[in-house]
Amino acid sequence: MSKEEVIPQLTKVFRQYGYEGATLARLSEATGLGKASLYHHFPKGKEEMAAVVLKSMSDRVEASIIEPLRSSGEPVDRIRVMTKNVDKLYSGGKQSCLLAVLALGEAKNLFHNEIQNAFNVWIDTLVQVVMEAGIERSQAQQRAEDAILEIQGSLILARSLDNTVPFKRVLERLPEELLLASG
Amino acid sequence: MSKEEVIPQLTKVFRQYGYEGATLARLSEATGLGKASLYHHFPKGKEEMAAVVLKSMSDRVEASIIEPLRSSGEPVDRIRVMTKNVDKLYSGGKQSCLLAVLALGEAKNLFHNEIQNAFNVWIDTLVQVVMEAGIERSQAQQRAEDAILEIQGSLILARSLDNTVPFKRVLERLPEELLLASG
DNA sequence: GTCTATACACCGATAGAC
DNA sequence: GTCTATCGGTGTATAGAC
Repeated sequence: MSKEEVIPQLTKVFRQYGYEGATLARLSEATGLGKASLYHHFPKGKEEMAAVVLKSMSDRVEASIIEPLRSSGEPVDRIRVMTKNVDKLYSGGKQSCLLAVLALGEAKNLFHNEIQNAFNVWIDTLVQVVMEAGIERSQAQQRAEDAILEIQGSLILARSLDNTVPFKRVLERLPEELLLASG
Repeated sequence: MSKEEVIPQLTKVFRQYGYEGATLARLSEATGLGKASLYHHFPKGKEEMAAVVLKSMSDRVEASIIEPLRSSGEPVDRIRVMTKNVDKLYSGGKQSCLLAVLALGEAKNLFHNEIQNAFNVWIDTLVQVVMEAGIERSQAQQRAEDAILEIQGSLILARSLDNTVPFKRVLERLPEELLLASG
C-alpha cells in the first residue's frame, strides 16, 4: 500500500476527531495498517500524518476551488464551480472542515501558518473574482470574508444540528450574494 | 474553594483545547487544584467537568441572550442586547464557542442532545423576535439560522486568521439583517 | 512493507494521609 | 478540601522478525 492511498482514511479521522482525538489506534483501524506500518510511511508519526493530510487537503482546495476561480470564464460561472466543489469537498455538509478542526488546541500552534495561509489564499482569490464583476475592493473583501465565514458556520450548524439544509442554502445563494451590484 | 469558582477556568481550557485536549493536567494547572481535588468536586471526573461547564455556559446564554430576546422591548433593541452580550460571551471574538468545540469527536456523542438543544433554543427564540417584526415564518427561520451561522463562522475565522474584524462586523449588522423588511 | 512485542510517558482515576 | 503517591490503561513511538 502506497502512502497516498491511506491519506483519505487518515483525513477522515482528523476531520471527525480533531488532532488530539485522532489517536494512533483510530488511525490504524481506519487505514487497516498496524501502528508500526504507519510509522514506516510517516517516520515523524502523528504530527507528520496531520501535516501530510493538511497538505493534501490544501492541494485539493487549490485544484478544485482556487484554480477554477482564477480561470477565464464569467465570474458567476467560476463561483458556481467553486460552490459545486465546496459541496463535494465537505460531502454535502456531512464532513467538517479540516482547517477549522486543526485550528484548535495543540494543533493550532503546529499548523497555524498553513491554516492562516489557506484561508487567506481562498479569500484573496475570491476578492479578485468579485472585483472583476465591478465591485470595489473593500466591498469585495467583506463579501469574500462573508462567503468563507458562512460556509464555515453552516458546517458547524450541520454537525451540531444534524441538518445540512443551511449549508445547502448558503452554497446556493453564494453566487448572487458575492456578485450582486452595489449592495 | 467552591465548585462554582473553578468553572470559569475549566471552561477556558475546554474552549481552547476541546474535549480530548482538555487533559486533567491542564485542568489542574488552570484551576490551581490537584487532580484529586478536582475529583472531590467532580466525582465522575472529566466528563462531569465538561457537563457542568456546558450547563454553566447554557445558563449564561439563557440569561444574557435568550431572556433579553424574550423581553418586552422593541425587536431591534432586544437584538442589540443580544449582539452586545454575544460580544462579551466570546470575549470580542477571541474565545471559541464551547458548543461548537464540543460538537467534535468523542464529546459529540456525549453531549449531542445538549448542544442541539442549545442551538435550537437560540434559533427558535430569534425566530419569534423576527416574526414579531412582521417577517413571515419561513423567512424568519432562515434569517435566524443565518445569524447563528455567521456568528459561528466568524469565530472560526477569528481563530484561524487571528482577526476579529469579521466577527465585529457580523455583530454590527445583525440587527438590520434580521429585521429588514421583505428581503 | 507489514507484523508482534514492547518501551516509556501520560492519561483518567483512586487511596489514604493530613 | 487538598495533598502525595500510585494504579491500570492507553497514548506515541521503536525494535526487530518475517
